[in-house]
Amino acid sequence: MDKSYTPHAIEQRWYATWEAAGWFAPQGQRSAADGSYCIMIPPPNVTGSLHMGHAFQDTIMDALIRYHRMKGDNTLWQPGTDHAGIATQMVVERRLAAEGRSRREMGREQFLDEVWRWKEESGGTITRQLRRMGASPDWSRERFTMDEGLSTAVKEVFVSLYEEGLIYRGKRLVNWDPVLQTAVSDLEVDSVEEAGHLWHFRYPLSDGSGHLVVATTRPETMLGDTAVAVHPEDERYQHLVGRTITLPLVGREIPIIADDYVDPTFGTGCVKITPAHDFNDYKMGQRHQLPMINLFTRDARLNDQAPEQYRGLDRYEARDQIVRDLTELGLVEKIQEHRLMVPRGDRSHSVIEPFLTDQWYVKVAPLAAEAIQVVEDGRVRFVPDNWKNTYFDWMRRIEDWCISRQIWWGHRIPAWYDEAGQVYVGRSEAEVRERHQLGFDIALRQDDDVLDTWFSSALWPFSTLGWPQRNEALAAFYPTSVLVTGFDIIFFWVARMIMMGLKFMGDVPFREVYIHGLVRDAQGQKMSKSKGNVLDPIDLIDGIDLEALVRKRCSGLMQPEQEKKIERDTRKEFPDGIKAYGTDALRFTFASLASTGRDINFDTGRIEGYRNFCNKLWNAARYVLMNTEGQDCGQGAEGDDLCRSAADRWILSRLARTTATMREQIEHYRFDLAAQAIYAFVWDEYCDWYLELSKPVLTGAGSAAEQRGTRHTLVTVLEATLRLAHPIMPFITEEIWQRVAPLAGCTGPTVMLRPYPTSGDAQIDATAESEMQWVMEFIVGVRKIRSSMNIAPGKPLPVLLQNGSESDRTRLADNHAFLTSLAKTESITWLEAESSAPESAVSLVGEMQLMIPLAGLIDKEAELARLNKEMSKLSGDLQRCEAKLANPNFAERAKPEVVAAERKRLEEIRGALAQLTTQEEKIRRL
RNA sequence: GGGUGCUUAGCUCAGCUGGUAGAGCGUCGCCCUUACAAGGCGAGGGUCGGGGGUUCAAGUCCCUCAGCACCCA
Repeated sequence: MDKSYTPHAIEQRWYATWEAAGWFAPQGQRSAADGSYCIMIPPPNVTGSLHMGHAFQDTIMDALIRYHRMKGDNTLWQPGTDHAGIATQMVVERRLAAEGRSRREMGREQFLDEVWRWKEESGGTITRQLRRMGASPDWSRERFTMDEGLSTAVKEVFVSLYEEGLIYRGKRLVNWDPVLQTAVSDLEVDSVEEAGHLWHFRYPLSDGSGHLVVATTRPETMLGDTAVAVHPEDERYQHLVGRTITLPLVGREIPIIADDYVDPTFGTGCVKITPAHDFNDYKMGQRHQLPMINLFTRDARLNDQAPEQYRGLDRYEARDQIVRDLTELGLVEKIQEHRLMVPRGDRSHSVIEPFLTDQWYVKVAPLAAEAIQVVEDGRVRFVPDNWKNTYFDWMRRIEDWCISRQIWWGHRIPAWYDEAGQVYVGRSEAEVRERHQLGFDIALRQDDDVLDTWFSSALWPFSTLGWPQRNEALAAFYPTSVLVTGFDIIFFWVARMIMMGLKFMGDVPFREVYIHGLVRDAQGQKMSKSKGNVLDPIDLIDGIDLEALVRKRCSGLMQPEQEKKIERDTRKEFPDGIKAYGTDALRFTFASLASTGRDINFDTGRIEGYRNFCNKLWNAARYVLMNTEGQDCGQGAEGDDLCRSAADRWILSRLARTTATMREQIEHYRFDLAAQAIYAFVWDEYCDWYLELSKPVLTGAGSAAEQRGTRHTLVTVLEATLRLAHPIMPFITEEIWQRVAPLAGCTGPTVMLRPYPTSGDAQIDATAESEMQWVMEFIVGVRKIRSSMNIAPGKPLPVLLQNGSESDRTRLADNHAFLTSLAKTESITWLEAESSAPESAVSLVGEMQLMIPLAGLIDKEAELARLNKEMSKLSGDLQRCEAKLANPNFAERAKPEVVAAERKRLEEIRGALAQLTTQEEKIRRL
């Protein structure tokens, strides 16, 4: 093995091997009933690329999948991508625009050909990147939401919901994106506070007796006003209710109505009502049967409903013009600066207009009821549990789902119209004609709209498995085990999958929903292109030099003026670019950050630390191999031929505990705790202690049987550790495992199909653990003296012992070689209880005194300082301990074992303090 | 306005059913000891946001206030 860990050399090679061998496919060792495990990947945009959120999420899913696969479950990770209707269409349109072409002039079919071409061209990017992450989904089952099979499922669901009356067509107010010229859902609209104005207009009463003043943030909508509303109890206006005003510029006579929706304290307390252009006004319009006048065209220009002089103007031109005209008429009372929430499309960033159009809807209430219930009764469990409240909150207020989009890329709505506008829904035109006995003399035109991408995503858990066909995969893997996703799409996706799964499969789509946090930068800022703080997971794996990183972050910005700042920040944060950390380090970092919080701050300091951890593991393996390859590792040896030291038994015991912890933490989705456990075991226990303890045994002092025992333990523990760590760090563990497994007597072509370790209680050895604790205290005691006295690490020291028990003597005898080697002692000698010791630095191992004679080379003050520090810590403990025991309530009410432990502790502190005090006096007298 | 979460070492965060405050990174010493300087050994660093309560005992449970974040209206 190379001296240094180089991830490049191993990762892609192993991935290719695994994939070619077909090891990602379900192995089918168990029947579906008791042991299948399935995760559906949240399908990323087919033409997108991998961002930190994906990388994090995929790490978690892959860790779960690898863990369950090793446990022997029949494990499927279902991969695939979605067609991301609006996003993909925008990208392709932009590309066409660069060539001076447009979708409208090329026509629907040709445009769709372009999109498919773009999909073929860029569609492999994200799946290639997933492979770089070490992800192990069953690629042979890869699906795309626009595949034939999934499209069949979409049609089937649409038709069946329509036939049940759960899909209907209606004219409603929707969020309209005038740039994309499509409806978008509430969830795709971000409201941001922006500076604007509040215009106060005078509306004259029709009878000429005066006017009232209305306030609005959108003057252009006044042309569509069909009422003015006041609060029914607002004394200022009560006398006006029932009368009318004459709408300026338009001349329409409209009523003054009373409605308690009006906030009498906002503006003037009079509100103009424009039912066709405002969601609240729309509802009020319905309550009062007001006419709805739509003023806009699809691109938010004024239409023929507006007075002639405004027709064809853009909404903001019209706004200016209307304000000018009203000013001229003397009808503008005042204009105030005003901050308001402006709705913007999350894709186009254009201001969204409430717009009256014909759309298709899913009637959600009947589906929501059971979807709420399955979470209430635990058939679907959120982890962490609190997220169910977010889910309930939304589900209980849910409104009908607008599923049509006025774009071309997506599943075209399976509805046809005859010339009279009569609608027929069916799986195909042929089916429609047959069902409704429509001859070919009757022209049918298919609906132009496509379905919301989330409509097909909602079917993902069963459409990918073959539904509407009933097949083995569906039987084996539905319901899936867990959905791993971010909280930002609980509404978009999680809820809708639950509803559709229940409706069409008669069962929940997944038993658990693990909600993870969102990856942010080191300062907790959301990563975004416009902030220029995006990290590319692949750059963390392969590394990137500063200039390339700056170029990447500064290219394609929406607001080029930010370039300077982004460049400055990037050069400051990454003066040397980003080093190549490798996939395993990246994965380990993600695992260690996966705690229960909702924000995950990604700090490159962390990944560096975990790359070092990989290196540590690598070098530990080198050491083990150097000492075991070609040597007798005790495979098959029994009885007296294989002798295990306390250290051997100790590390096996620690391994057993670590195994239990890993299993428990992974089962509970606490990857941070699992990562911490394996890190601490490998570094603090296996490397820092056990490998060091193996040295004296292997380099001379040990008998053949002892060496065999140690070699056996070295390879056994390492081999099991590799399996423990494999779900989190697949590559390095595989690479090392291939060399180590034969030495440990393990067979098989890959670690990824070996069983996940189990923690048999037999391995836990409390005796060995306490013995080793004694050994460690001894060694640390010597080291502390050495360090505080400034004695060179390599200088062998004589150690004197006093006040030891029988057990101390046995332990010393049994572990002499360990102590000599790790504490670098020259000699270890017992002093009789009565004999006076020479002036020494002292450390305590339980009751036993460990002394290192000063013999002139020692700094009296330093030793006094060290002792005083120790003593003051102990006396603090003593005080607290005494106070606790002196409290009669404590003795009476605390659990007996707590009281007993406290008493014991008091004794120990007193004993130690007494010894140190004597020692301190002795030194002082020098 | 409603809801959720957060506030613990310089930084990023653990701390399960209440019982002696932890990790990583960073900092400070000493050391190139043949697995590893991407390292070893040792050290320093916190009145757990403020206040109140329950309890023998509170970082942990309850109330309250403050600050921050996000979601919904």
